[in-house]
Amino acid sequence: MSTAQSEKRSQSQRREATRGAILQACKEIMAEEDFINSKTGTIAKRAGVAEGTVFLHFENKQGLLRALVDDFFVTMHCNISEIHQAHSCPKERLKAMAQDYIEQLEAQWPLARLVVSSHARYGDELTQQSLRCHNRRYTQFFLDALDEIKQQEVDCDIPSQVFRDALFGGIEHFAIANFNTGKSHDSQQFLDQLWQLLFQGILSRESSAIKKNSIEHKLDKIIKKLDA
Amino acid sequence: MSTAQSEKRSQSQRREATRGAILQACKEIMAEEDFINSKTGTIAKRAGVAEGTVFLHFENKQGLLRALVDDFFVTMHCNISEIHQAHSCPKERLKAMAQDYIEQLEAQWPLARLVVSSHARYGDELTQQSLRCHNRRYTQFFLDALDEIKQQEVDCDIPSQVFRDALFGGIEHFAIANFNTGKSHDSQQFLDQLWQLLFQGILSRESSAIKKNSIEHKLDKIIKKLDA
Amino acid sequence: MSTAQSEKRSQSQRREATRGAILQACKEIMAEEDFINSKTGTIAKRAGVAEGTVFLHFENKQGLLRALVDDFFVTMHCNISEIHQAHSCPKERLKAMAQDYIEQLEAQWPLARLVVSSHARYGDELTQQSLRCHNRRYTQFFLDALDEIKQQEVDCDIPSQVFRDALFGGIEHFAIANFNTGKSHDSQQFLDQLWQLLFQGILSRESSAIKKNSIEHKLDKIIKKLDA
Amino acid sequence: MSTAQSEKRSQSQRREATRGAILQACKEIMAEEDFINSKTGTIAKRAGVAEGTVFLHFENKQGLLRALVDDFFVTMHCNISEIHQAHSCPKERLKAMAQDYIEQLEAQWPLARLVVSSHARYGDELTQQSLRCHNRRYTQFFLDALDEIKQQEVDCDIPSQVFRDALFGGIEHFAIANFNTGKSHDSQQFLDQLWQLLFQGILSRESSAIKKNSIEHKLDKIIKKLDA
DNA sequence: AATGAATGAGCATTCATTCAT
DNA sequence: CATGAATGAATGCTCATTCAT
Repeated sequence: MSTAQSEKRSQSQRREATRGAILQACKEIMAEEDFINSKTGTIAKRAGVAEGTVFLHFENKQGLLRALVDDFFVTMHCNISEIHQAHSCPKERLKAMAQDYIEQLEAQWPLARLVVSSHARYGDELTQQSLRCHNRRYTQFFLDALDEIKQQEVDCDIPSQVFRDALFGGIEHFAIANFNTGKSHDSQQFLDQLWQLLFQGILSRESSAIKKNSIEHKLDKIIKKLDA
Repeated sequence: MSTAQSEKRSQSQRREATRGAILQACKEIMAEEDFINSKTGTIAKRAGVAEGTVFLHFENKQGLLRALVDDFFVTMHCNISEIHQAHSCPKERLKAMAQDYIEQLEAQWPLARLVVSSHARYGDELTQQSLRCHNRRYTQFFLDALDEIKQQEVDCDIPSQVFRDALFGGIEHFAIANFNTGKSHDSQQFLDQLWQLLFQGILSRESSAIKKNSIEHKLDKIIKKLDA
Repeated sequence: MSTAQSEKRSQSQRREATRGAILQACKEIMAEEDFINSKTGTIAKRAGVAEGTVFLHFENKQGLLRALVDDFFVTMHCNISEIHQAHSCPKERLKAMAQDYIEQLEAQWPLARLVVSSHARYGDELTQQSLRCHNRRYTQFFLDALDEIKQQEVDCDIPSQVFRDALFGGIEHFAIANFNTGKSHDSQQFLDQLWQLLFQGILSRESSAIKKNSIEHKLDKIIKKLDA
Repeated sequence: MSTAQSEKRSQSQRREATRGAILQACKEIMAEEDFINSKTGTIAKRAGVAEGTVFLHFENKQGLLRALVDDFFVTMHCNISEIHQAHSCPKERLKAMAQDYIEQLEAQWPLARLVVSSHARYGDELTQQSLRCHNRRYTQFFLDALDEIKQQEVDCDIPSQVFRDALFGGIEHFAIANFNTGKSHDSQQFLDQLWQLLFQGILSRESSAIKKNSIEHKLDKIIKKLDA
């Protein structure tokens, strides 16, 4: 390998390292302050680079935000694609995707918060658009799974959108209430309970099953008597 | 009425009118820009007053935000109290409260958006605190109704918090997706469907369909036997 | 007395009372904040009048300051005139005037501070001019007394201005160091010591008197011996 | 010298130059207006930099004031330390220090005015504290010299504080009266006269004149007798 | 005469962005 | 590529002053 090439590589590696340091610093700062309240100066200092360097790697502050969001969705899409391929059963797949969603939300909350409150107008039109686009692509995996489920099941007259709102809304409401503060919480348990709620309703299936069983029991009695 | 008194009244009326104009202007501006991106100068201009006047009526920009939030919750609490007294059946009450919530959200969306994204750090500590307090009081009405429902029903093992997250989260997710843009939507229908989802579960149809089939099968049997 | 007249009097009395209340409030506020840092709003509130009323009695904030300074000098001039007439001995008169000066400074310090730091440009040109004029008139009494003293005494080649600087400067330096804070101090004692310093110098007269006496004593001895 | 180093040096040199330009501009502006009445915008314009640059070099307007005061005292302390070491005789030392004080006051009057009117509440608590601290350190040199003098002389019953008040007060009173305006004056002469006043008292001439007369009278007697 | 709501010019300070080195 | 000093438009807020009532 020629020196020129190795230099090039090491230079582009260094460049990438700097870029990464800035992104990382930005995430850290955002865990403490909001994106709007975070200053490019603070981010640069935390990243150990000069203030001007930030603008060498990102067009402007919004570009930094966009890169952050893109990075976030790279992980998200990567995960969800894997899950998509791993599960043929749509119901299991849906659960696994939801599970990954809540886990990623927790793991990257400072950043994820931005995505969750996408309606708050942090970014310029370009950033918002990019965010919406990512969101739609990501959500589509869920809607697809739902449609598959509905095709298998009969008589499900609840639109996928409503389910989606309840699922994502529920998870995000939980996230906001618990991840912001250091409050102790059990995300896994929450998801299981939310699942039960969304799939069986607030009134546990058992009770209506019991009632139905007793009806069947009586019917069986009648049949027997009629047989007799 | 003496002149002094009438003067006092008319002056305080004018004062109140100015205050109202500023609040109204702020709401309008916020429908176009975010709170953070709205400038006191713009608000004043829209309200038709001098910039200094804003600070005559509100301690600072945050105070304006706080007043806006307080105003919002005055309506919300007023409504929910009425509903609370009008419905003895907790299930009906809960539905009515949810209905009012989604209606108010739509009617005052620019302002409501602030409340919904309470986790975004718009405000100073004081504002956030006030918001959290209002939120808790408001949500309590829902949790109370839920608890009453759960006492009446048997075997409900889903915690109220989970239901609350799914209910508020679902509604807010719907609101964010639809109220922000001028997209056409039917909030009433959405709520009915969400209700069905939360109370019966997405798959309720299926399991009861299966059961129905077996019951119908048995009834058919009986009819046949009676025919015989 | 006609009703119209009594009304007029009572009205002008009320007017004067309001004016006085504002001046008094201003003095009080200035004891806490500086003149520049005192706000017309605060002064009005303390005086128990509306903010606009201040400008009914004084052309502007500077006018208020000027009135305050004028009031201060009315007292000062009044006192010094009395003292001037009461003492025919210029030395006693000077001491009495200095005594009154330090007493008034202490009694009205918040206000007097303004006069003392007349070089700080608090006021507009008009106010400064008025202040300088008052100061000159007041100081003149001291210079006159000094000149009288110097005419009586022989061989005093220190200009009155220098004495004036040391006297006023000394007193004011003491005032600044002690009246600003609540530090305990004895103004009377200070003045006596300053007097001694200014009239006899730092090296007490006694000691040089003793030395001179010893010289005279030796001279006397020589005379005796010569006589013998 | 490597390029990096020379760059660093030249950059930090430029930085220092900018800082100096701002300080200089501030001094100049203060010669025309008071500190309070001087605007950061005006200072920046005079310094030939952008307004924001001022805040790059100083925390805020108060910080600029503090830097100015610190700079002033650096010179003052430097001078007084030299003088302290140069004179073993406390009386000569005291005179030299006073001489330097009045010279510096005149040379840097616009700035010195701030220090002299330290009781006027220009600055925030931090600035005032720093000023008081500098003042105390500076004055201590004078008090020390005074104490030495008093140990050498007998019967000096005037407290050092009183002398200090008269000395500094006198000088400052003179400065205020003469340096503010372009009035012609002779600081050296003033100081000599003040010295005479403080060390011998205004009436020294008189009492010693009387004594001198009696001594002369006696000497005349002796001469006559010797003649006889 | 008194009120107090309204004014608006003015100010210190911030911070994303640029550019000479 | 990287630096960091410099920029300057933009903003929230102040407060002496005015004026309709």
